[in-house]
Amino acid sequence: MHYPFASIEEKWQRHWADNATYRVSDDHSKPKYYVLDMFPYPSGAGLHIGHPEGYTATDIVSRFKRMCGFNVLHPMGFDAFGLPTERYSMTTGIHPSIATANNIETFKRQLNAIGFDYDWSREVNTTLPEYYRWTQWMFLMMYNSWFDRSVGKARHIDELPIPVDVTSAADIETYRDAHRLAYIAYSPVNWCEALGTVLANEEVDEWKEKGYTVERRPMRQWMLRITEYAERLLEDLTLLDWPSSTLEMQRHWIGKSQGAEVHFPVQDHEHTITVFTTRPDTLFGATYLVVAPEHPIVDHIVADAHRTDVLSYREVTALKSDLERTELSKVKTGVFTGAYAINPANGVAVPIWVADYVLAHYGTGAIMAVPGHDERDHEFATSFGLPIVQVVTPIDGSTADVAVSAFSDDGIGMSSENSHVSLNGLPTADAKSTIIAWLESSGAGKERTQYRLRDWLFSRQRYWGEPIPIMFFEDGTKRALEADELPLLLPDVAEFKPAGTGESPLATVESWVNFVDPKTGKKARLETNTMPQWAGSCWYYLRYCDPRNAEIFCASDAERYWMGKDGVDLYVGGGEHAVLHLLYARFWHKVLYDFGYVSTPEPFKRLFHQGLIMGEDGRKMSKSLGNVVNPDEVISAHGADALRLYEMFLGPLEASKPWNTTGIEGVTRFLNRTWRMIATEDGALSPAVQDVSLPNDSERVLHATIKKTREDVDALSFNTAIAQLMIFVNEFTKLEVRPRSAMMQYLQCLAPFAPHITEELWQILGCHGSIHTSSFPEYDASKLVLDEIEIVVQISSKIRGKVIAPLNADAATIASLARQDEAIAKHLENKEIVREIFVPNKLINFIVK
RNA sequence: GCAAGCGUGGCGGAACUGGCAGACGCACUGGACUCAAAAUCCAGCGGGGUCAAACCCGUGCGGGUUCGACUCCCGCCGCUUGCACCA
Repeated sequence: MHYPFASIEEKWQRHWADNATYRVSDDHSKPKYYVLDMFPYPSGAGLHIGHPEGYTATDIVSRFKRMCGFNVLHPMGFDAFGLPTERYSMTTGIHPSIATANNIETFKRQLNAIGFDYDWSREVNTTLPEYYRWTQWMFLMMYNSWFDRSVGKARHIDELPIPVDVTSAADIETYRDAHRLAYIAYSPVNWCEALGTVLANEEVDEWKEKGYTVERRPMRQWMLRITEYAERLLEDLTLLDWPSSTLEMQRHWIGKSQGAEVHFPVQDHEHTITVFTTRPDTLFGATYLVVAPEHPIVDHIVADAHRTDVLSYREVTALKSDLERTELSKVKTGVFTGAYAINPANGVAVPIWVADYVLAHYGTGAIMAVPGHDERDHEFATSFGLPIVQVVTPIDGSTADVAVSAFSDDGIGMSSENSHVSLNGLPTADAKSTIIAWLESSGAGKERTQYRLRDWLFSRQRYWGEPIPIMFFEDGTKRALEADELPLLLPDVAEFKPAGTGESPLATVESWVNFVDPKTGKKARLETNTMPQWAGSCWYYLRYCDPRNAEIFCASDAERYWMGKDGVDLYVGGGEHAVLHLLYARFWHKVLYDFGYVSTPEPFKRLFHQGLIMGEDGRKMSKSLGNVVNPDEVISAHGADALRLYEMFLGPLEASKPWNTTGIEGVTRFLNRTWRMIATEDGALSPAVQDVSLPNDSERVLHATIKKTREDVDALSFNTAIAQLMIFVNEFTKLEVRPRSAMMQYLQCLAPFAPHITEELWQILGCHGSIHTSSFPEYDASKLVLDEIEIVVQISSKIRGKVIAPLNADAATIASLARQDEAIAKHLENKEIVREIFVPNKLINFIVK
């Protein structure tokens, strides 16, 4: 017999909505707790079973913290700009705003059916003008600023010192453009003909997997200068309570490396090739240079006899994708330019090669090749018969044969000497600092820190995104919109196909690209690119703090209160966002921080990634595999409380775990037992529940349950908390008379997990008000202590028995009790005890001979 | 290839700073209730061994530290994720 979950859940969901039970208070006198979910992209497919996992986790924390007296902010919204909706509109002709509204409605219905405690009055939707107005405002903030390296922070563009030799208005503007945090660049991008758009590097694989062709093509793009923040993004990771793997991934993505740049004069030319190396100590072993095929110097230095070879090599590599250049080319390729450069350390002329194993976009796009001490250079030198020289020897005195393989470990310098400097005999670290000092004094180079991180490609050739609020005039000048001109609304169009020229559908809208700017009276064209989907999610957590403010994106008092000293207290979302979203949001936050709009250097103090829920077959859920579980069906069969409880009971939140249809029976049974423990079948109070005091053993179970629930919810160990709640029910259903107060406290422990059934039983118990606004029970540590305790007795570390002893009994007492035990005495017969190990309240171990 | 994480019954998973391995649940087996079934309740449930016990083995594999190792260290094997010529 099932408790009537369907009617109970509907009843309370309506009640909570009607009574605004979860309305967030603006009472700033209470301590705040901000718990955030990564908001969903409202796809047409609706909610899948993975969504409720992270959402249930934060819902539990949110309800728990509220019961603990915190003013809790647990908001929800929609990240609704994006390509899938635009593509849907292309085929159906339905406007993306309509499709988005429909999808959001479905999502909200499904979310509400699970009983989440969102305050919908704070909902955000990134596609509404009231919202994207501020996304545009933040873009302009970056456009109107530059990064002052001397103070390590952003400042207004008007404060950028203009060099004295820059005088004309046009030159000043050009100079400013070269420093803005948002700037235009012509850079090779991933162009997808079929999609009619460029893709971010991180998007390429996804679309290639779907069968699309992606090629590289230079195009005019907006970029954000995130690289200026590389050091701060790296350093501030230490402030965060994040999964170590995510911290590691971010560190790796930023990719800081320290070394030096070295200038190699090109023989018989005016040019100099600057290389970046992390091993300047191996400079004497540099036997050739390699420049990337795209490097502009190639045109200047290539010898006539080699020009054809070099140009055709460059053509071939241009057709290769990044993937092909790396993964497929196991064997390194390259061609000689015919030119030579002078190694500044020893004056030796070394050949300059072009090879695509050197990347144009990293470092200086050129390297000094040290085949003796770098595996890649060694491989290349071997295939092309270039000289290999040893300049480092192993620290342990052994010998390394660099003709056979590169010795890339640190070691001791050798054969590295000129008339000014010697690295011979120096350990690698000392050799590095010695050669850098020489490079700097001789002008041949200097110390340099290099980051792998690249500037953020911030434009997309799409309709369904935030318009970039910049206009261009016929005379070649441009102007950014003023704050009071925002939002720059997306024009209402009926056609969503790309212009086909590489521009977005906006390029075909007459009023967008051909109008007179009322402010200047000049003929103007608006930027046709829109922002990438990452934009709206860079700051939505701030909007939740003050979602309806029309004056500013978030008032500073609301920001100071909700973002407090740690920012978002708990942020839960998928590990797939470990790098990009989290890095981009941190970057925007830091810019806002530099201008004093936010009070913390980091937005998300504690981060947690929920694991994937797999299909019953252990594989990833997907429509094509037919192993998708639909949350609506689970709710109608077992109820929302069972769905919530089961997703949490499945295993640790961070783990990937398979769904199991029979497994949910277990939590359903548990909820039914909970019901029968307190109520009769027809919903009246069970006669077994009475106002009596608790027997000692039961009292201990109650307090243990409160303690475990409190601790496990804080640690997000929901599966073990639920196990303890099950133990409670197993214990208390045995009692013929069940104390009412214990029932109440139990329900309060269960309430964050199963909000509907607990609310109903709370009412049946005759309690007033919502259980969810009651105070979470406290436990009494003294009730948890046993008078007597079981002590394990070991003989030579093997368990041979157990004795019951008073709490905190000493070794002598335990030993004598143990000797009285027949089985133990037998093991001790004719044995000499050579040692006795005693752990209070745990065990005693007799080591015998 | 590099980096990180993980390997525990038939299954999902517990196990605090090293101290009774397998909590809790699923599945399964037996019993009670029932004309019968479902639901519910009770009992059992790592392997070997025994009438029963004693006892022996057991946390991917091999070693080590320790009175004592799922837990710490070293080396393998396997799985997952991320990065992938970043000089």
